[in-house]
Amino acid sequence: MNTFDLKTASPLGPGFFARPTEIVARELVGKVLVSRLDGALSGGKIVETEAYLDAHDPGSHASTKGVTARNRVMYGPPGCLYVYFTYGNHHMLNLVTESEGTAGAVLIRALEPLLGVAVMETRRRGRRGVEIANGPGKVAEALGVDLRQNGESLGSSLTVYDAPPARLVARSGRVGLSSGHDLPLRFYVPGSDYVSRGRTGPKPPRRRNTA
DNA sequence: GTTCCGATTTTCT
DNA sequence: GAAAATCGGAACA
Repeated sequence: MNTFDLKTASPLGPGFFARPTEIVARELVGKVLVSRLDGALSGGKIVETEAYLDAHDPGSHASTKGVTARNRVMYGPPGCLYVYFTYGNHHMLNLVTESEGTAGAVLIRALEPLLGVAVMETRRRGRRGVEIANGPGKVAEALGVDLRQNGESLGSSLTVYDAPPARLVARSGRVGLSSGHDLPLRFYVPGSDYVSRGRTGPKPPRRRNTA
């Protein structure tokens, strides 16, 4: 099943990403994301994504009126990396969609490790198997991605290679948002052991005590 | 097995 | 000053 061969695979270009975010998010499931950071090859098959849209999407960083220093990259050219830091601990890796001037990005939420597994285990401080990349913060850490990659184009540090589309792609509400979580913009391979959550059922969103 | 809570920094108000 | 597209460890059942 895992017969991905880097030598015969072709990279996805800007044309793939210059389309509606929702379409790109769905079609990215099954593609192979490869990192060449730290002089090592690592990566895996994308098994879970989420779409983040423009100002109309309350869960998107572009929902705030206008361009800010943080969401600027979401408005930029398609096929670029949008990386940001949150919760004091975690990097999030997104791929920019839509034509330049329109906000949009796809969050990479989970990978099935295929290449450079040992490298990723080291970056993940010894975690192995499904624990390498079954969550967005884990994906970025496993691939060695940090804020330095924000705004870069695909094709140097990170590349997405074409691969046969997943036979089945399920969709559900997005995870971890304080607003906009009802929109069915999360895409994943149903039944895969490598997707985040779903193993123990959905946890109800908890709100931080502000009182 | 499940549920709760703290970490820690970037960005925006 | 507060919240954030989360994770992992501790506590409890």
